[in-house]
Amino acid sequence: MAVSTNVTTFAAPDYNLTATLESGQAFRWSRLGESWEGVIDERWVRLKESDGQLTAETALPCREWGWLSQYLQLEVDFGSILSTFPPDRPMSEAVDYCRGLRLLRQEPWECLVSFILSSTKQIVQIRQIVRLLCERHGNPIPALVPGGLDHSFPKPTALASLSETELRACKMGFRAPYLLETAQCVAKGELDLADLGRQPLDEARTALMRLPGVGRKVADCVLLFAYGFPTAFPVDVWVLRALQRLYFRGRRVSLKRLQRFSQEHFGPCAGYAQQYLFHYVRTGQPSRTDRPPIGGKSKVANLDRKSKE
DNA sequence: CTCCAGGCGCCTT
DNA sequence: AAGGCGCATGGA
Repeated sequence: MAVSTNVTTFAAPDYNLTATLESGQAFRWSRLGESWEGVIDERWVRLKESDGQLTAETALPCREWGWLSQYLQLEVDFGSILSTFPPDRPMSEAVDYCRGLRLLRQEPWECLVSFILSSTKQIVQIRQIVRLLCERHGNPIPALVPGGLDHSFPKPTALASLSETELRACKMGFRAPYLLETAQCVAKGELDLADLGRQPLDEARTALMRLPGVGRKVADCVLLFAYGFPTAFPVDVWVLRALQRLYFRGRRVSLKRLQRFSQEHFGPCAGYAQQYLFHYVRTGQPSRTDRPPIGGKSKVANLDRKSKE
């Protein structure tokens, strides 16, 4: 029989926990010294990496740790993913910079909300909004912190029952009506998030993009970070600049063409490759001044507008 | 002060 | 189809 414990250790070779938790795919992790603290579903957990091992400590005892192994995707064969990356200079530099960066497998609702809130926000701001949302509208859960409590991510029904004013009080600005309508849609069962993972990528993406505040980019983040569709390829401003600079001689390229290029060039784990490039160009090149490659504007036409069906 | 941030929706041509 | 702009909020 399994025994309940508060601590366990996993063998995790080729796992770069810091790069993974700092790479902008999840927004509830905080570094304290050598440790990372966060909440997965209803469990508070502290993680630490050392010598190819991950140590986890929870606030409440656990009989089994599959929930954590699943979240961290510890069973994934990292080498087989690396072997699919194209052997070009940009990809090699990105892998050298953050080798062991992994994709998490997040809870779909939390992931969807987080990325609805992400538009035109810096990561530090997204984290702040999500923190407020959880503190004010999530359930209190035991945590190994001063005060002893943290909060779970608020369920669809909890957010659907709020007013737009209450959401705006969490600093999310014009995203509040998007989130409210999406929460009401999910709470009423008009969209079954659990079912999306059983659908083909294109159908799941179309379903997500019917939600207000969810365009191609946000949909692909959810498809990649929550459902694990390996070819979902979110193109944000960072990835746009990186692809244009590294693969198109700094020339502007339409979003549609970039998406076709991403599938052809990066292959069956294109989403993984995207995360390496994103983390590399966003944090790994201090010389970059965050400017578009050539001549002023970096915006590209939105070629993926929703069809009314 | 201005500019812009892991975009989206809606409006013009 | 393709491009432009406003939308809150806060930090540089």
